[in-house]
Amino acid sequence: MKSTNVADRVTAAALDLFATQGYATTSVQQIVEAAGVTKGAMYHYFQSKDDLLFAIYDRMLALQKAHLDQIVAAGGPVEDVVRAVCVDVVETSIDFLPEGTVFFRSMHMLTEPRLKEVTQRRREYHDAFAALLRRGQDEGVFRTDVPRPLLVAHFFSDVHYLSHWYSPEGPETKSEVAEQLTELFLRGIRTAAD
Amino acid sequence: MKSTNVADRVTAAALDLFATQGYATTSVQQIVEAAGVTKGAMYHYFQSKDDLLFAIYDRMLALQKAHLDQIVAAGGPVEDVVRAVCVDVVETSIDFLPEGTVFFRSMHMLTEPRLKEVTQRRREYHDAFAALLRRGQDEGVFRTDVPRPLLVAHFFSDVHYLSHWYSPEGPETKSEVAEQLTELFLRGIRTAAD
DNA sequence: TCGCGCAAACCGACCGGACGGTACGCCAGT
DNA sequence: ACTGGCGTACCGTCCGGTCGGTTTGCGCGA
Repeated sequence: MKSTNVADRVTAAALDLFATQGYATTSVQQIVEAAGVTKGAMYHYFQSKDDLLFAIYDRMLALQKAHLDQIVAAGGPVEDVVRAVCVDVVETSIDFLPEGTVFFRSMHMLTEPRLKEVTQRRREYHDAFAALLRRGQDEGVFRTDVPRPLLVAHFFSDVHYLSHWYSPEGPETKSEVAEQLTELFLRGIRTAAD
Repeated sequence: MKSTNVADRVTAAALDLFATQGYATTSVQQIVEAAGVTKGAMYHYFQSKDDLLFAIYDRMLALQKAHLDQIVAAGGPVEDVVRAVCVDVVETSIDFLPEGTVFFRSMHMLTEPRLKEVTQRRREYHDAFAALLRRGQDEGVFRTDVPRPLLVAHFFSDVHYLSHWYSPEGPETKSEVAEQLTELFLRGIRTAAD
């Protein structure tokens, strides 16, 4: 499939440039040059520059949501499920580190309808996570003296922040970081009696 | 002092617009109109658009560093000092929520020399925090089985993330959030024997 | 097998306009 | 008379997006 290749190369080039230079400071001309295609070709596959940004988010959100659904469907003791979810989201966020950088920096640049969709899909993920915590609280495994939204924010903050400090060349491997962050989080939210 | 007033109004307008629209999508024209001054007046006090961004960062970084130094100088048991630092940085970050939004979104838009300075000053803060954790580890209060940089990142991630979810109109007050986040963090990093 | 026709893929010169920044001059205060 | 504070008009540049046209690939009738 050669035709799809063009769209893929454009997406890859856009991701790379957005991550290193920022969305607003990257011109469409730069993107198409980096991808080795012409502007006409690009505008044949994408509606706008904004569309490129959305394509990046779409891919990442779809993947993470699929993982989440799968893990939750597998079932098991709450804490094990939460642990698996945490480890997974940290690991995939590391796999998609450039996407994460672009995401948090440039999400606000999306035009209204697309911003709405991205926001809603993130919310779904957060809500699913909150529901897990709720289950854990009902079962007495997780503490209830801290508002649940704060617990959710406390976890996602780590995921969010990864693109600001983690480097694959650094001393820690992906799974080490995933397990250590998960452990710190779980230790914080478990009920005192342990 | 009327002359300073112009610079202040420009800074305030810039902060507001950068926080709601983003740095790149805000034009100098918009800023001066919102501030009720002209471009000539603005360029009399600031060297460039980039300079406005830096002024915002400068103010926040200076304030937080001053707080940190004061708290550390006051001394006391390690855990109390760390707790005080955590609570303070969360609280001041809430006080400076728009600044935080702009900071993390648009830091990469700064031109080279200024980016360097901002980065270095943030590093100083992180290093001072890491030194505190080190002291706690030496005294056996904090766990040593997780790399210290990860502990530091784990904490600053919460601070970072505040601008993404916290709202003064929300159910939690500033100091509640500060104490709860601090508590979650401390619980995670203390040595198991408690 | 060949060529015809046609749609999809692709090209790249071009457009309108907005943007950051500057040149230059006025004017109030000293 | 001279300086700092400020207003205004304008400049060069670059950007996202378009559009008329060309090429490519392919189903299909003879």
